[in-house]
Amino acid sequence: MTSRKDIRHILLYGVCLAVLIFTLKWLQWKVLILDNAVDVYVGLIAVFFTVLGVWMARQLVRTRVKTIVIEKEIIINNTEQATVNETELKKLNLSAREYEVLQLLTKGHSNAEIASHLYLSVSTIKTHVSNLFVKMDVKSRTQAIEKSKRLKIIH
Amino acid sequence: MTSRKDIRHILLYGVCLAVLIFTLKWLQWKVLILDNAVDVYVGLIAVFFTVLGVWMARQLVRTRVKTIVIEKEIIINNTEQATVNETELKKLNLSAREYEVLQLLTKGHSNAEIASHLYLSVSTIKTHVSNLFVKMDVKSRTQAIEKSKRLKIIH
DNA sequence: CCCGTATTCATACTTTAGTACCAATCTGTA
DNA sequence: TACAGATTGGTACTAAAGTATGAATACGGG
Repeated sequence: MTSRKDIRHILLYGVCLAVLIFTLKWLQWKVLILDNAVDVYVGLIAVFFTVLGVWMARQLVRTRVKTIVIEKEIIINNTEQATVNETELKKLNLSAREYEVLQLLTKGHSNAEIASHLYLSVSTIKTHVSNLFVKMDVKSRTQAIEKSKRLKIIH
Repeated sequence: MTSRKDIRHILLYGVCLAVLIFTLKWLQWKVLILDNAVDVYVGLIAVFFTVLGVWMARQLVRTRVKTIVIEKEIIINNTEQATVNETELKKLNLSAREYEVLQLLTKGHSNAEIASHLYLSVSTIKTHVSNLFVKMDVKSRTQAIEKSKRLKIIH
């Protein structure tokens, strides 16, 4: 990938090179290059171009940052049952009162407690509970609780 | 941070430089450097040291590794109770048999069913259940089920 | 207005759950 | 070995749950 920045750097390098060449030419005519000064001359050029190369490379490399993305999985345990399984609930075809009774039943309340909570007689609760058992296809309140939790039809 | 690798590179660079200097010296004495050949000579040195500098820089700097950790939230709807709340369970101080009975009780089984399942008499189950109620501070099996589910001490 | 369903309540009964008290056996620990 | 706790089982009793049946009332749709 040759970005606009790279091209700019290459152009800059070209300009620097040109300037140096002209400087050398000028030095060649103006100052006499002595025979024993060639070493120093060559050394200066070597150092200069080495530094230039290093600087160039650093500039170019700076844009080449290797980014490693590590996806850290955070497991969120959604334990609480927020939603009621409406589908299963409708299948049972429970009446409003029966569902009310079921909700209190699953909370561990006795028939007497449910009766006083709903301002009804124990007889009425027993009737509702019996009808519940038939509709839910269970034989005891404990089974009703187990099935309710399993089908997720209560909170 | 100057690693052993960096030192090796610097030494290599020194050696290259020394070799080049000697080569130049050799050329200086062996082949006559013509006046108009100085440009070519300087150019070669410039190119060589630029490449050397780039190479050096690349070796020293290498690629910068930027590590970005992205936390990805994964919601796992863990409906089923995978782990038992051991802390709450130990608080209740239930015996092994009592816990066995509790597990079957919460599944909606009757005393008779639990008895036949564990090859025990109904009397024994009644005793265990009564002791369970005292330890769990409840008054009925439905309350025991509710509390067990709430404290997450059963599967 | 009639019909089906929901809701309420009652009585009588059976079954199950739960309590109280006792006792034998087993088991790990001081 | 003695002892506390666990496990098993029994009897007798009370309380609650569950079944069966009947009946009155309310309420919405055809």
